[in-house]
Formats: sequence, structure tokens, C-alpha cells
Amino acid sequence: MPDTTSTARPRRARGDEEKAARRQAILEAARDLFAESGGEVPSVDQVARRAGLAKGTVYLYFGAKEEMFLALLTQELGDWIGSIAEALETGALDAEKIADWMTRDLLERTVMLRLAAQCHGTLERQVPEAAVVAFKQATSGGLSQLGELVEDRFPGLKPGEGPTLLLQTYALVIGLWQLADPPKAARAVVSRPEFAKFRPDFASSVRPGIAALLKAALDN
Amino acid sequence: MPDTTSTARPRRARGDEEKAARRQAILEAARDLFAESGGEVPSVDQVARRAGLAKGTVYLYFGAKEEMFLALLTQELGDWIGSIAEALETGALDAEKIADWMTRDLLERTVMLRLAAQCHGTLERQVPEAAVVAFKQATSGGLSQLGELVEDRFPGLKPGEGPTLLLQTYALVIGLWQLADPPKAARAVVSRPEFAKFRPDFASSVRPGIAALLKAALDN
Amino acid sequence: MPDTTSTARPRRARGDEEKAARRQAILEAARDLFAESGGEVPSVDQVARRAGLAKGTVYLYFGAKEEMFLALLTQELGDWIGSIAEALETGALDAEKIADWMTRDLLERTVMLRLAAQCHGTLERQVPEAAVVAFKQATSGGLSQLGELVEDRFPGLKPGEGPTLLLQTYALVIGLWQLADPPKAARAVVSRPEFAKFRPDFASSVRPGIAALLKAALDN
Amino acid sequence: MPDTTSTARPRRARGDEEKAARRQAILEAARDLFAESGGEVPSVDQVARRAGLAKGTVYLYFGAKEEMFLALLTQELGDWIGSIAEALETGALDAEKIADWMTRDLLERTVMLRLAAQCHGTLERQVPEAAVVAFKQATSGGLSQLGELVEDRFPGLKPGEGPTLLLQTYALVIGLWQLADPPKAARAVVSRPEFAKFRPDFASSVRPGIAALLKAALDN
DNA sequence: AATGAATGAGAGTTCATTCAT
DNA sequence: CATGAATGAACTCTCATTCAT
Repeated sequence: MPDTTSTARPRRARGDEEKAARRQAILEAARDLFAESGGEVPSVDQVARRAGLAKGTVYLYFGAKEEMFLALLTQELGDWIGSIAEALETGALDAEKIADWMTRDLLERTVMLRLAAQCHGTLERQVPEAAVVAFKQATSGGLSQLGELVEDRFPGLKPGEGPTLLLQTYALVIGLWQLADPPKAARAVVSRPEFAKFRPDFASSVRPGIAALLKAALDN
Repeated sequence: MPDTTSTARPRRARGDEEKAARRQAILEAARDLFAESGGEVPSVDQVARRAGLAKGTVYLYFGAKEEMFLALLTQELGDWIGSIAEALETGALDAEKIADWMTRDLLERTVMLRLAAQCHGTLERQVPEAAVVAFKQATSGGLSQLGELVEDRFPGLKPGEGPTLLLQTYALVIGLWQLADPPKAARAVVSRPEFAKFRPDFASSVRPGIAALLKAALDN
Repeated sequence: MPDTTSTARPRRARGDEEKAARRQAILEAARDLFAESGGEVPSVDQVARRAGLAKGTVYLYFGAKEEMFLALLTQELGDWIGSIAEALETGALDAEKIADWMTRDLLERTVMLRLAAQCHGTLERQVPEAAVVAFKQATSGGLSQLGELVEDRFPGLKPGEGPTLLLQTYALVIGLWQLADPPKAARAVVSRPEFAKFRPDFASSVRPGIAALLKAALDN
Repeated sequence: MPDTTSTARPRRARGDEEKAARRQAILEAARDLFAESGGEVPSVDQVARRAGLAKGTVYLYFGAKEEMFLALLTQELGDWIGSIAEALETGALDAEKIADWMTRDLLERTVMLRLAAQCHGTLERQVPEAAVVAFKQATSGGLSQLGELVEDRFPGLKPGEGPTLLLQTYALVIGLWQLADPPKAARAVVSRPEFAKFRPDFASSVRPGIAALLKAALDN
């Protein structure tokens, strides 16, 4: 019976399947630590330990720390995209309703939001090119498909407008998140009444924003 | 004729005016280095040297490195806000035209955009509370006024919608910038044709996005 | 009417008398800060400010920071020596009584004790030779005289034993002080019951120690 | 034959034993540098280099620089205590003889003396509490045992007087050392004839002092 | 005499990454 | 595959001292 928290040397991962599992375990450890700390990127050592591994082992699965977090964001984004695709296929096509659903959905994806805010700003800045390629390819692939789906479902859209709409939405979302989710140090400050206007809470700013972008695209 | 590049000890800044000027010179040195490096936050020593000063001197004007960059962003944002206010007062009130003007204006503000992307994501994360207060206060003050002006000029807006609109716009802008302005490492990658869809260049995504937000607010 | 706490430029000290007064004021500022902080050597700037002066001014009166504290210790020691001399001349010559009086007297001289502990360990280590000369001369002069007085009052002592006795006493006193007055960081620790044996409090260890040295010298 | 001065990466210390050895090697490097410089606390980098290691490696074995020196003092004190215990068990119980032996023994322990003088004055002032606890515990443990031994050997002592006597002796010793071992800067000065009285050399002041404390305790 | 802006050496600490075992 | 000891670059901030005004 495997015990990931034991201090015994973890069994060697053999075969692609086991290796993928270990990689995934590392990503989950990273995710957990990132979430627990409220958006602080943990050290490699912390991640390794949390995964029940040694520091060096992480480098067997990821070329660099940032690669690891890029991989994590890839997953989170993929997940989000999948969720949207599903909603588009089954749900209503009303802008308000979509905005509503999206907002609620996003509130459960704080790790993705925080990670996206950091990746596009900082993480990418220190990563070997190859890793960025992988990241962009994965992301771009998912968004392309989703963009097509959007155009399918909203025939009013001209070709290419699907991805553009998605891009704008994504940008608005992470932009608002950055403004609405100040890091620990700033949290105390921003919660003062005099700043209320500019900390209108993520949900209530993002919903009308998404709706606006959606309507504009459809009315075009 | 003074020689700022000489190694001689720089003139002492005496009186509030000269001190403000020196502070400004430091900010400009920081700005230049930040711009030249494409968004890398320079070390205090680099900034000092560029300003023709010694490291320690910087700490006479700023309590910490991050404070310096927060001060820089404060200025850049203030500048931007001022520019918008002026445009609102003198320019057309057509959504498309405003979006157009704004886009062109933003393209000249890459330092502000890059800095904003970093500040809200990273810089704030390491700053003493007092500095964050100063920053938020300055920013918030400017935005409040601008929000009122917006409501003045667009009587269709309900009270409070001015600031919200500005917030959304700001979020969209910095969000898009982050996606469209990948850091050096990523630049080569993203310029490949297969990513074209997701790097439609800042200008052409931001313009319709702003227009959309604007129209939605006015149509409300 | 002079106001040392005002922010106005202090009047220039002219003539030896005024200069001596200013020097004294600086020393007192240093003493106060040192006392208040519980034995932390304050920065030159702090001392200057407390004295209502600017940093540079301190250097008109003392060649270096350590010199200042050496001068302060000189005074404190001189004071102590004077006090002992007086007690010897007027008081009883019983070893126990002397130890008793001395202990009580020392408890009011924590600044001297703390300062002595630091000076002989650290401060001297960074001072220009000239300053050390001045310090040693002053101290040595006082102790010589006091030594003679001791030999006068205790005819049992052989020539030279007076100073030796004083030296031993001084050493015991500052040694015990160091052990009994742990700095802030250590205070919490040492107050735990399990360390009680080695924090027997200054007073109750120093009194018998002094008495022992005294008796031994007299019985010789 | 291994070459410790080569620039090659040093062998990795594996297992508790080798790690303890490496820790010891670092302590010895620190000791040597401290001794050579006449009591100047060396930088971490210097210590590391002397031990043939990189700066960072030192931090694998000690949490902070001061911790390292506290550990060193712990050893030195332990050594001293052990030496005294042995002497008490095998040697004569005559006060003069003990004082004599102790003085000779101390003259070979200049590192301990210098270090003690600094630790109790300065080092403790900047150390994380945990490190101070460890230090006090180690020291206090050894002194307790030695105190009991003293009471055993000198039945004239009342319970508790053993540790007190040790404490007084220790205080006298480090106090005298501080006065008799002026740092480099002061050495030239103090060697002048006019200061002879107050630099009667460590040995000849400490011996009678110890004897005095001892006799007083026994005569009680 | 007084000022206080400018200096810049200096040091401790962290942590991503490597590689011998 | 896994390990974790070793590395060392990187960076911030302090503060005693100087000297032009």
C-alpha cells in the first residue's frame, strides 16, 4: 500500500503511466501550496516535500520551476475552457445568463486566476523558450477550438470574432482579478472604506463586464 | 556646463524644490531602465548609477525599492488619467472615437502598461503597508475624479457607474497588455504564425473591447 | 531663551565653555538613548537628533562614534570612582558593609555597567588609537588615585595591592553583569525556571563576590 | 591524498556522521579565523572559504552566523568545564593550587575567553531566540553538573553554593580578560609603562582573584 | 559652527539548479 | 529514478563618515 507521506524513498516511477502520475502529483502539490499561501509561488523544495519527493526529483519532471507553474496553468486553463465549452453546448445563449454563469464559475477558480495573473506578468519572463512554446501551444489550441464553438453557437459573429471575444473576456477577467485581489500586504489597506469604490469586489464588476463584451460582439 | 556623467559627487539637492527634482531624476532613471529592459525591474544599484548617484542616496528619497516603482506607477497613472480627462472634456463623446483615441494614446504608454501589470501582480506583494496606502490613495483619488467627470459627460450613467466603467476599462487594458506583450523570452515564440490568433496585437483587440464596455454602459 | 528641542538652528557654541556644554549635551543624549534602548548603541543620527543637532555636528565634538561612547564611559567610571572614594573616606571599613554598599550603588549604575560590558568587548575594537589613549589615561588616572586611597585606608595591603583589588572587583562586576543582564533577545529565554541557577540575579551574586575579594586581600 | 585547498567541489557529507564532521570542520574554520584575527568575528564567506566550502553551504549547517559562533562557544565552554571536572576529581583541593592550575589552563583557552567576552556582550544580541535557548541549555547543563561536583568535593559548601562559586569565577575570568586583553587597536597603547598598573597581565590578576573567591566560599 | 545630502563598503541570507552517489 | 548536499549569484538595506554650502 503506497504511502505518499511516508519518509521512505518513494518507489521509482516506471513506464509512461507512472511517470505521468508522478508529474501530476507534483503539480498538485504545487497547486495546493500556491492556494494555501494565497498566491505566493512556493519554493521548489516546498513543492517537492509536499509531494513526498526530494528537490532534485522535481527536475526530472520539469526543466525549471517556472515550467512547472506554466504546466499548472495550462491545466487550469484547459479545465476552464472545457467547462465553458460544456456550458455553451448545453446552456442558454443569453448574454446576461452567460455572464452570470461565468462569474459563478470563475469564483471557484481562484487558483487559475491568481496563477494567470502571475504567469502573464512575471513567470513567463524567466522561462526557457521551449517551455513557453508548449504553454502557448496548449493554450492556443484550446482557445482556438473554443473560439470556433463560440462562432458556431453565435452565428452573428464574423469569422475570427470568436477568439477575439474570448481573448477580451480572458483579459478582462484577469485584469479585474488583479485589481480586486490585492496580495496579502495590500489587503488590509484596500479594505478601508475610502477605497471601496476601487475594490468593488470581483464578482460585481466582472459580470457586467463580460455581459458588455458579449453583447457588443453579438450586436455587431 | 554641468556634466552629469562625470564621476564627481553630484550637487547636493537643497531645498524642497531641488530635492523634488532629484527624486524625479531617480524616477526617470528607473523608468528608463525599466523601459530599456522591456519590463525587467532593475536593481537599486543600477537605478542609482543611471541617475549618477550612489546606491545609498536612493534610500534618502525612497524607503524601499518597491516604493520607488509604486511612485513611478503613481505618476504614470496620474498622467494617463489626466490625459483622459482632457480628452473627455474636449473630444467627441462617440464610443468608437473614444476607443480609437484611447488605443492610440495607450500605445505610447507602454511603460505604464508594463508597470501596472507588474505592480498589481507582484510589486504590491512585497511592499510595506504605508507605501501601498500612499499608492492606493493617489490612484484612487484620481480615478474618483475621473469617474465623476465621466458621469458628467455621459448623463446616461447612473451614479457610481463612472468609476465602474473606468475600472473595467483599466482591467481590460492591462489584461490584454499582459497577453499581447509577452516578455522577451516569449516574444520569439509568439510571433510564429500558428499563434497569430492569440496575439492579434494589442491595438486591434483593445479598441473594440473598450468600445464594447463603453457602449454597454451607455445603453444601460 | 534657548530651546534645545526646537527645530531652529541651534546657536553656535562659542568659547570653550559653551563648547564643553554642547559636548556634554551630546553625551547626555547618547546616554539617554543607550539607557532607553536597554543597551543598544544608538546611531549617530539618533544621538544628534536627540541633542537637537545635525549629524555632522557630532563630528565636530567627537572624532568617531566610538570615541563618543568611550568618553561617556570615562565619565561614568569617573563618577563611580568618585562615589567609591567618598564612601571609603566616610564609611565603615568592614568588608561585608562595603560589599553591601557597593552592590546597592551599582544597581543605580546600569548604564555604566552595560556600557563597560560593551566597551571592553567591542567598542575599543574599532576606535582610533588616540581615543583609546585618552580613555585609558583617564580611567587609569582615576583608578590609581583610588588605589592609593584604598591602600591608605587598609594598611594591611601591600603596595600595589590596592589597584589590583580594584581591578579584580571591576572585572567581577562587569563579568557578572554580562551574565546576569542578557540582552533583549535572550531575556525571555533566561527567565525560564530551568535557567534559574545561572541567572541568580546580579545583586545576590555580586555582593558575596566583592566581599570575598575584599576579605582575601585584607587577610593576606 | 585529498587536497582540501583545491577548487574542486568537496565531497558530499552523507550520513549523520559525515555531516557532523563537516559541521565540525566549519566550526574549526571559524575558530581559526577568529583566533588569527585576534578576536574579530569573521564573515560567513570567509569561514566558508576557509572550510573549503561555499557560503551557502554554511547555512545548511547553521541557521545564522551568530548561531555558528554560539555553537563554537558551547563547545569551548564544554571543553573547559570538562577540563575542570577532571582536575577536581584528580587534583589537590587546595585553593592556591586550584587557582594556579586554573590560571595556567585558561591561558591556553584564549579563543574561549575572547569568544565568551563577545557572546555575552554582543552576539546574543542578534540571535534568534531558539539559538539562545540551545546555547543556554547546553551551558547551563554543564555548569549544573560541575556545580554539583564542586559541592561534592568541598563539603563545606552549602547546597547551591557550588554553582554560585562557578558563576563568580567565570565572571571574574571573563571580566579580567576583557580588561587585560585589549583589542588590537588598543594593544599598542596599553603597553606603555604608565598603564602598567592596569594591565598587570591576565595571569597575575586572575590567580589571586580565583583563590580569593574559592577561599571565601570554603571559609563560609 | 552647523548642516544634512551624498557616499559606498559591507554582509547576511535565499533558493533555483546541479550532479555525485 | 531518486536523492539532497553543495553551489554561488543576486540583492537589499544600513549607517558611519565626509564635505560643500
